[in-house]
Formats: sequence, C-alpha cells, structure tokens
Amino acid sequence: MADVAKLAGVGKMTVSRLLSGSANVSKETAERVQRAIRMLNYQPNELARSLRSPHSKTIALILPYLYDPFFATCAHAVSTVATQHGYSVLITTSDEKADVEQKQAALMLRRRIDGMIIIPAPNDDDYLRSKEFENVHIVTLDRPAAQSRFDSVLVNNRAGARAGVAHLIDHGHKVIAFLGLAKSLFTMQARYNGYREAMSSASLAPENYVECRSPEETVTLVHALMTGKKPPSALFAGNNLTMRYLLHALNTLRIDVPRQIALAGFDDFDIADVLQPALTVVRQPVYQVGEMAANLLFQRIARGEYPTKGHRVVLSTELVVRRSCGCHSESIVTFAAKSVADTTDE
Amino acid sequence: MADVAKLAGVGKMTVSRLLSGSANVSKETAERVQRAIRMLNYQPNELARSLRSPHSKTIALILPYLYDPFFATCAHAVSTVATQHGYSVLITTSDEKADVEQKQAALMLRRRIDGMIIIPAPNDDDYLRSKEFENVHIVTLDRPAAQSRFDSVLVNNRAGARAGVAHLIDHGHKVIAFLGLAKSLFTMQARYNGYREAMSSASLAPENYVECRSPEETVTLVHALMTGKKPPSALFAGNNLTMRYLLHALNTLRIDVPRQIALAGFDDFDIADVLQPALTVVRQPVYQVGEMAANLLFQRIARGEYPTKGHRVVLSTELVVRRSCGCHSESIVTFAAKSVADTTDE
DNA sequence: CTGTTAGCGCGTTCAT
DNA sequence: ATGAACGCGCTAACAG
Repeated sequence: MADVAKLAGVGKMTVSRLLSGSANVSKETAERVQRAIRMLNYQPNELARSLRSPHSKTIALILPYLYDPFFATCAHAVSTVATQHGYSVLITTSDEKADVEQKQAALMLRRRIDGMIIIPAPNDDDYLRSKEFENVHIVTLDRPAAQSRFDSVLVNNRAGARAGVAHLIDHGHKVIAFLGLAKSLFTMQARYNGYREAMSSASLAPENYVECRSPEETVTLVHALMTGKKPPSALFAGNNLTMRYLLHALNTLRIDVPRQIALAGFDDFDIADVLQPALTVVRQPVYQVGEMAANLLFQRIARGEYPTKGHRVVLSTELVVRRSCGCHSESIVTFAAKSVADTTDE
Repeated sequence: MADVAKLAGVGKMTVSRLLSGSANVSKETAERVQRAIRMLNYQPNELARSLRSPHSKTIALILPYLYDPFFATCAHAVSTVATQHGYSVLITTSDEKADVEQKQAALMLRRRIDGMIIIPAPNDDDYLRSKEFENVHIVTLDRPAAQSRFDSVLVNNRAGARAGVAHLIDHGHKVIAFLGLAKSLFTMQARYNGYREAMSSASLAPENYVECRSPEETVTLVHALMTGKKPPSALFAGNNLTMRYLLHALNTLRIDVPRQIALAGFDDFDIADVLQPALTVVRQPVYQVGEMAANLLFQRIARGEYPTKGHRVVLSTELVVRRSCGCHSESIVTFAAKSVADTTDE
C-alpha cells in the first residue's frame, strides 16, 4: 500500500480512504491512486484488515461429515448465503466426535471468526458456554445445544416421524420396528419419540430402538428381527443413512418390499422415487435449514446482540407417500410447525 | 498477551517463545507463564500470527457445488488431510461459473492462503496464470488446468469409459447412446472420447453427445432417442448426476432396464447396488482423489517450490459389473493407470 | 536465558 | 481534502 501511495504521490491514508470508499477524496487524486493500484497490481491484505477491524468477515462451519447429502446440502446453503454477505467460510469436520469439534471450535475462535454454525456432536456441548465463546455468535443446526443462548434451526422431527409411522399403522401394521443411527443423536431420539407416540396412540406396543452402526451390522440386526419371535411387518428408518443401510440389508436377505415388509423413513433423498418400490419418506427442507441458519447468524452479526435465550426455529416436514409403505398412489401431506418454539424435543 | 506477560512478570517475548516452543525458557518462568495463561484464559490471535509469519496455515478449496456426492467426498478428504497438517480450510462454491470462481480465488489470495485446491469451472482458467497467483501453490482436482504449472489429480476417464462401453458392446449392443452434463466439462469430453474409441474399435458408429441439463430435459431427450429412427439398445451415463437424471427419465417413461434397454455409467454411488437392477458402473476412487490432491498441495507447501511444469496424477478406475448391463453375475475389473502422465486427455 | 526495538499492513485519531 | 503518528497482536533480530 505504501508503494501505491508513493507512486501516486499521496499518503497511505488517501489510498486507504479510497478503498474503504467512505471518506472524501477528490476526483483527481482518486484517479491517480486508481492508476497506481492497477499498475502495481495492488491487492489489499485482508488479514491485516481483519486484525485492525472488529470484523474478520469470516464465519466457521463445523459439521460431522460431508458425505451425508443432508449435511452437504446444508453446507452448500451456508456457503451460498455467506458469499452473498461478502463473508468467507472456514469449514471443518468433526466426525461426530465432541473432542474434535471442541478443538476445532477453539481454533476457529483464535482465527477471530465473527460467528459459527455448528451441527454439534452428541453428549458434550458444555464447552460452548465457557468464557471464550462469549463474544462470538453461534447458531446450531439440525440439533439444539442444551439450555443455551444460541439460535437453533431444527425440523419437527417428532411430528414428522409420528405421521410417518401413523401412516404405516393405517396400512394395518401392528409390529413396526424403528431403526436409527447412534441413539445419542438428538434427531434420533426425537424421531423415536414420535414413533412411540404413534404406536401408543394406536394402542400398539413400541419396539426397542434398533441401533445400526454399519451396513454389515444392519444385516445381522434385520435378520435377527425377522427370525425373532415377534417379526415386524413394517420398518421405519430414522434417517437417509439408516435407510440406505436398510436397503442393503433387505437386498442381501432377499426380503421383498412391500410384499414381505413395508418401509418408510425420515429424510428424502435424490433417487428415493426411482427405487423399486419408490420409498415413502418424511421429507425435510434440507437447503432451507442451512439457509435459515446462515441468515439467523448474519442477522445476529449485523445487530451485534447476544441474547440470553436463543430462538428455536422449527421448520415443517411433509410426508411423501410413494410405494414402499404399500400404497398404490402417491401423495404429499405437509405438517405445519410453529416457526419459533421453545419445546425441548422436536 | 501483554496481560499474560505482566501477570507473569516477564516480557511479551518470553510468552511468545514459550508458545512457539522453539527457544529456551527456564522451567520456573515457563511455569509462571503457563499459570498466567490459564488464569487469563489467554488465546493467541492466529490472525496476528499469520500477518507476521509467511504462513497463514490456511488453504482454500473451490468447487462447483457440494450436493454432488463426488465433490462432497473430495471436500471431506481435503478437510481431513488439512486438519492432520494443522491447517484450516476456506471453502467456497463456484456453481460451475468461471467468473464466480475467479472472484473467489482472488479473495482467497487477499486472505493470504498458503495454497489452493480447485475444481476449475470450464472455459476459463487463464486467470490462474496471472501475476497475483505466482506466489501460491495450486492443485487442480478432477479437471486439469490448461498448459499449467499446477499439479492435477485426475482419473483415467477415457480408459474407464472405453471399458464400460466395451462391456455393453460385448453384450451385443450395436446402438449405444452417450449422455452427459455440459459438454464443455473436461471429464465429459474425456469420457465421450473413450466412448467413441470403444465404438470405433468395434466398427460401430458413435452417436452424437446427448447433453442433459436437467431431469425434465432428460425425459424429453430420452423419449426422442427411443422414438427416433435409430433407437439405442443401451445407454451410457457420463457421471452419477446424469445417471440419476436418466433413472428418473426411464422411470417416467416406463422403460424397463435391462429388458428394454441396457444401462451403464461413470462414477459409482451409494445405492447403485440396491437398485433394481443393480447398476453397472465405472468406479473412481473418490476419496483418494481428494486425499491425493491435498497431499500434493502440502508437499508443495512444505518444500516451497514452484515448478514450471505440474505433474498430472491419474488414478485408476474399475468396472463394477452388476445387472443393468444385462449380466447375471457380478464382478469387478480394475484398469491400471500410469500414476504420472503427461497426456492432455485422460 | 530474557528484555528491547522494530515492523508485518492496515485503519482510526487528530492535526493540517 | 489530505497527511503523520499510533496501535491492532504477534515475532525476528538484536542486545544484555
């Protein structure tokens, strides 16, 4: 910058003013400076700017992994919104490990980010309430942080799962199993609760939660389920990953859907409708979840306020009825959700 | 930091030395400083460090979008390797637009990143050879940059596609269509070339490239193809996105695979094996592509060398034979690729 | 082994 | 309308 100033025959300050656009610079000198900038191919150092100003124009995004299309789409939305606001995104994956997440979050803090969007790993988000995190805006995605001042964007997991399971019940199924990922995940708990509500409402006994850790394990679990003393006639998958595990397992075990067993699940995905049979799923507004989280964050950043109690935005889901449940025609039913809620379990 | 120094009764320099671990500090003072750091909950400002040192410990990752599982998995690999090296990742999406990519790349440069990994949008990567980019390490992913000094990590697109199409020919198909995304994409051109080679080798006439811009358009195109004067008996999809478009279209048009038409494609994906029929695909080592690119970049950064001619690493693909081609048993064939090549078209 | 000086590139403050 | 000086938080280079 000093070089530019020298070449233009002005002080560094004039150059700085011109770039920030704010203050008064005479047309003539402005033009001289512009020329000098082009001649030297001057690029301002954003690092130095960030050091000086209270804003680094950077946010952090921490999520478990990117190979889940749900998370990937959220990340895409966040990136898009950030670019619109002139912000950069520091991304990092936690692999669902709370300690990794915590270390990465601390690192982001030292990089002076203006805010962070987190899909928190289970079991330990206490660190977010420690002193270091007091001066950073945080929005949580897909899962809330316990008793926190942070905004969260969720979907109505419980109501969605309840409706999906109720639909299976409407088909006359009495024994329905719920399969999910790690039970410690917020979304899995909420959806399992929805499942239990649906079962209880129909005076049916809820089955135990079936935890699928891998495709291989799922084969074993499904086999055990089907050859047990109370074989289910329908299955509900807790998310799109579980559903894919399940499809593998049913394929391996040569169990026909929906003749031998009916199927439904939470979270739609790209080719769920071209499978044979097409899958009945509870669809969540994936892109909007990420978009809303980013918008909330930038709103907080713009206002600079740190509320003591965060808002919980709950987006609505819809039941997409296709064939795997046993239906012969397709339809969509939407479940409204309060846009701001304070329930502890959605 | 000044506070810590004051509390410990030492100079800032001693604190700095302790943190960087390099120089000599006596045990006693070290302990005093440590205590002061803990008491004040001191966190070093990485921004200031980056400003001072020649390394910002940050790399940039620019890719078209994240909702493609191929790109998402590459991004995951890059993020993982970066964390291993103690680096942070600034991510941004270009939406396949060269101008967006260029602007974002320039912004990254001003943020003083140590290196960048790019999946370049088609048609315009000249900007990478301009003066500003002289002092940054760049590795290209999935697609090369023309005549450049940058390393690239690719897969053997042409050989893979050739083998996939040859397999369809072995089934007796005479008219095979190639469907892909934008024709301007490097991978699509290379794969289409492989298709043409396979056809020519069998003395068959290659069909024109069919460009699928959306699921809807694909329905129209496939319909036109099937009702045209030379309806194909087999289709080859240029990538996983095209394959999904195609599956939608075939489903909509109620065309049965593989009875009415045989199917194969480039790029495996998660549930390609549970579809009915299971899809025959050319599989590329997705995670390894991202991992290798990141490793190459960190190697360059570590050595600090800017070679005049970049290496082109070409990873091998394999043909995963399942059912959509008409086969009744499954198998895998791997195609070796030279690990370093200088061909302009892979 | 430790402290002092200087400067990374920029923007704010005050003076002109 | 413009410039000089100072400081953001840190570290390299030189003293002591």
